[in-house]
Amino acid sequence: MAGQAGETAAPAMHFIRQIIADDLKAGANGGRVHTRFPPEPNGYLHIGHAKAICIDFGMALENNGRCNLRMDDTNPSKEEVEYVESIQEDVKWLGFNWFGDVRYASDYFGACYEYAELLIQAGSAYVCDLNSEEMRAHRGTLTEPGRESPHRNRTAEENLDLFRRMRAGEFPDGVRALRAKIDMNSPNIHMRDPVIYRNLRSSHHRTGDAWCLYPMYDYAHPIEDALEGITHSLCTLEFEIHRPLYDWVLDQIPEFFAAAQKKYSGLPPETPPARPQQREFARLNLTYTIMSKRKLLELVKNGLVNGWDDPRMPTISGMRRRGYTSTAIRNFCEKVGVTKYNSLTDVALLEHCLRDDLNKGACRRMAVLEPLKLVIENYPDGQGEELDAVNSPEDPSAGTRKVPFSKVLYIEKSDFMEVPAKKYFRLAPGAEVRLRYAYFVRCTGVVKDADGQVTEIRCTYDPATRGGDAPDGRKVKGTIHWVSAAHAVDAEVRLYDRLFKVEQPGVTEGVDYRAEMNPDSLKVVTGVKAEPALADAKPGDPLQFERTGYFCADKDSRPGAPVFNRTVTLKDSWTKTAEKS
RNA sequence: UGCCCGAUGGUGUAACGGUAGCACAGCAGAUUCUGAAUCUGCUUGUCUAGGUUCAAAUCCUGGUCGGGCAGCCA
Repeated sequence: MAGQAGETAAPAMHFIRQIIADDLKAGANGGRVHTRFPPEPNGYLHIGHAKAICIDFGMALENNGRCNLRMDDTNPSKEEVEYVESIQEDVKWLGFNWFGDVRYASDYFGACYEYAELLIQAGSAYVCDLNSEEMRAHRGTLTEPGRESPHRNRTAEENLDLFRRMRAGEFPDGVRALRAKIDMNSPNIHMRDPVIYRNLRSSHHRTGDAWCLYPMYDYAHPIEDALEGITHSLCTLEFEIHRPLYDWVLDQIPEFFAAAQKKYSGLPPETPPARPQQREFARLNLTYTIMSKRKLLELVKNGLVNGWDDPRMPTISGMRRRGYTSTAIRNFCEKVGVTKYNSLTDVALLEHCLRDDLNKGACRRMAVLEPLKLVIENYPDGQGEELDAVNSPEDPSAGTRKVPFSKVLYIEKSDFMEVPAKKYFRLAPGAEVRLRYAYFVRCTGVVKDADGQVTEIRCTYDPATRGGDAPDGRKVKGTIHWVSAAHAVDAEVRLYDRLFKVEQPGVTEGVDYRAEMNPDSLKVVTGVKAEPALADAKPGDPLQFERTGYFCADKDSRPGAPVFNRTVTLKDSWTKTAEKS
């Protein structure tokens, strides 16, 4: 079954759901819903794939159906095992389970070949000796029809002989190809006798050197779907124009597939043969994000980011390392919807889904990113105490923890202003604030260095306000976070911002997308003072540093030297009001 | 210049011939031991011209605009 974990947003009706509902109602495919997610293992999965995964697996799950995970590995020159492994990990992490074993297009090379011979025998395919340049010349243009190949009318015997010799490796790459015999006058260029097999000397990650010819996507994909008993073959819009070819392949010798499905699908033998239908939806586009696998690969290869799982990357692995939850991603995918409209989704929606989930699940902690010393003059020297702090106001079951408190603390530099701005609620000379979970303190003065920079804040505390409430009912406007200097853990924090500084990187003509990268997408902050509970944070566990943002420990953490990634900031209305006045 | 697909607030979507709704973003306020969260209110929309109909975002026709298609890539 196409299982998943966690709770996702309430589903809305969309055209794919509608099509499936209609098919079910009409009793198509014996009431089965069987989808597939067919990535080419030539790169890491990204957030755009997450949308496709949620649709493919989601439709199966909702309809008590199945979804296969299939590596579409028909071009050995681009594909690698590293990618097939990461793909599986990412799909699992997103919370989905595929039906049976992972499938590979390469599992069906034999069947594809067999079908090709049948096509040849039926007079529906022929070996063409035109090279790619000549073939392009014969193809015509968008407005002019193509011309038939001089080899189009070879006999079935001659074609079969040539095709078998192609398989045997008698011809170099590029000199002959197997073509579907369709219609050179078709207004749809994909129907002008498309190449369906080509010689390709490249060692395949699974079949090694067993083959020197490989099927083309347009030919192999419908066969793969049919062999697996797929009922709904969902893909992105750019394949819409390929649909007639998809159908053509399946409709040539339908009998072939009835038997083949039994052999390859892993479904009960009594399962009636499916006739897969391709349906297309719009791919995901996100502001400030690049979704091209090719460009993502370039960023990695050129060292513009630190690998596929760099937390700034829109890859599933990068987002996971950054601290995204799979629930947030799934909710986002549900919220963007499924249509045929070529849209550009505001990355703010993704961040909203992220914050929404993190708010519920993240443990609150205190960490001071830019420490400023705060000395409580009337607090006894060398003494300390432990105060109770709740782990999550959104989830009482998360319990509480003890936070050590003492005379010398660190607070955030930005939480003190010697000359406070309008509506500034934090610390300033003479002002009183609450130290979260601790006491009210009132600023009595500052210590400055030779340059006039404030190096230390002096204050007094009110012992009666222990725990954060004043028995006399007096209120403070501001509550700030803090860490006890003597107990603080030194940490490194990596502040991430969007990788690109323009809304649509890579679309402005004449501008290289690399020139549109945000030079401040990563800021490393060292000397961060963290509360002791943060010393042994597990990589990936969602945290909120109160008033600062959501974070998670990075895999680069070492004992006693944690490293935190900022997943996303908290929403910040103060900066706006500060900028206004 | 051919074919295919699409068009609803700033963004993403819903409305299946019958009151244009939701979410994000934005703005204003309430509340708050996180300037977070939460709550309330507000601004903003059916590409266009015809037609069918008692009634059109929805059906039809023309136009406009946007996307896709000429790899032996997927």
